[in-house]
Amino acid sequence: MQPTGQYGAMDRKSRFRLEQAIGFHVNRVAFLMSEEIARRFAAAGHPISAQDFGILHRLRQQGAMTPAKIATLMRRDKTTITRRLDGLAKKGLIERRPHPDDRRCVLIALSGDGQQTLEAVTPLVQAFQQEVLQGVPKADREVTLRTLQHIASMLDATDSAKKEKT
Amino acid sequence: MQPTGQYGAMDRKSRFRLEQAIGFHVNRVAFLMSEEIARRFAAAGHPISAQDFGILHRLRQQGAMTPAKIATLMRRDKTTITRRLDGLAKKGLIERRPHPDDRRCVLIALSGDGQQTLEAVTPLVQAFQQEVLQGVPKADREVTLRTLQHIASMLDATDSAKKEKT
DNA sequence: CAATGAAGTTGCATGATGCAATAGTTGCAT
DNA sequence: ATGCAACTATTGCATCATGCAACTTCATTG
Repeated sequence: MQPTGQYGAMDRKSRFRLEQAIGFHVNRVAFLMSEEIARRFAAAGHPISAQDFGILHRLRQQGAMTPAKIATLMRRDKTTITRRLDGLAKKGLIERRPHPDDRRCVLIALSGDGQQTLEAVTPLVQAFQQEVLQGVPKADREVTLRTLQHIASMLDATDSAKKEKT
Repeated sequence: MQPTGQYGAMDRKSRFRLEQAIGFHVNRVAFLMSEEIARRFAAAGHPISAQDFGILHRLRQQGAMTPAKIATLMRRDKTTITRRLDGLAKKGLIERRPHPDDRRCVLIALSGDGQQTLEAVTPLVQAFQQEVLQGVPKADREVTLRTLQHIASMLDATDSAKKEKT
């Protein structure tokens, strides 16, 4: 038995509270964080987005990879990635290299400038993360991280189920 | 003493881990949730975005308000809100009414259709929230919510400080 | 060798976003 | 009362992210 029945007509208006919906806060925080970190990047002379940072970071962490791989990791259409990479290439932060084994593919690699940018910018990200979590106990951070990962995995499952047209 | 010193040159590459950055997960979850809820709205015959739902919900909760108020609540430029409201008005979900006291202002109010849409769509949001949090203990949900609120408040402070040009 | 399919790119359309400028309105100070 | 500053909403304009469809080039399979 769900608790719905115990509410009268007067309560219909207030049953749902946006302020208690996790989706609401996640959205707001994501937007604010993306904007703020982009501002800080720009202020430091590196006008890239949070998403760009994600790409560059992965390239350093995992080495050169194809656009298709990046698209999968970021859950974006490959054309979106193509254009994002265009932007990064225009700024000289990445290079497109021919794939040694498959001439259809392109390997995206960090350029020297890309590496320098990444090294300049990573401390900003670290500082920002610490800043916004100022005063939050370590245990709470871990719970939050775990919860977010849980939600992401639920949604990834939904997402891939949707795209499986076998 | 910060732990930085104990890392050698070999570790420079791996000091920062995206997978442990809360911003990374918040971003992904926000994106996935917005997309999925919009899909569900559309599937139910109500092609509105998560942000649109936010506006409609607030209008019901707090009654009619001006675009400027909405812009403040949603931390968006007023022009962005104007156009969003254009879209909602075109769908017949809201109404623009003259402000009784100030002829400069407009009061945005839910229309009958808007109320019906909201009532049809709110259960979808509730179900979705419960779905993604399936298996997460109540205590963890509360910690997560609190942490997100904390981050938002930190960022709001930063944000308003930035915009104060007194 | 032909067909199928994959990887990347480009064309096109859509939608969100914000700054600058504008028109109308209010309130205040002179 | 008059004029100026501030405020409200809107439109014009430019930018960027996003994805689908179509196309090219290439690999793989039969």
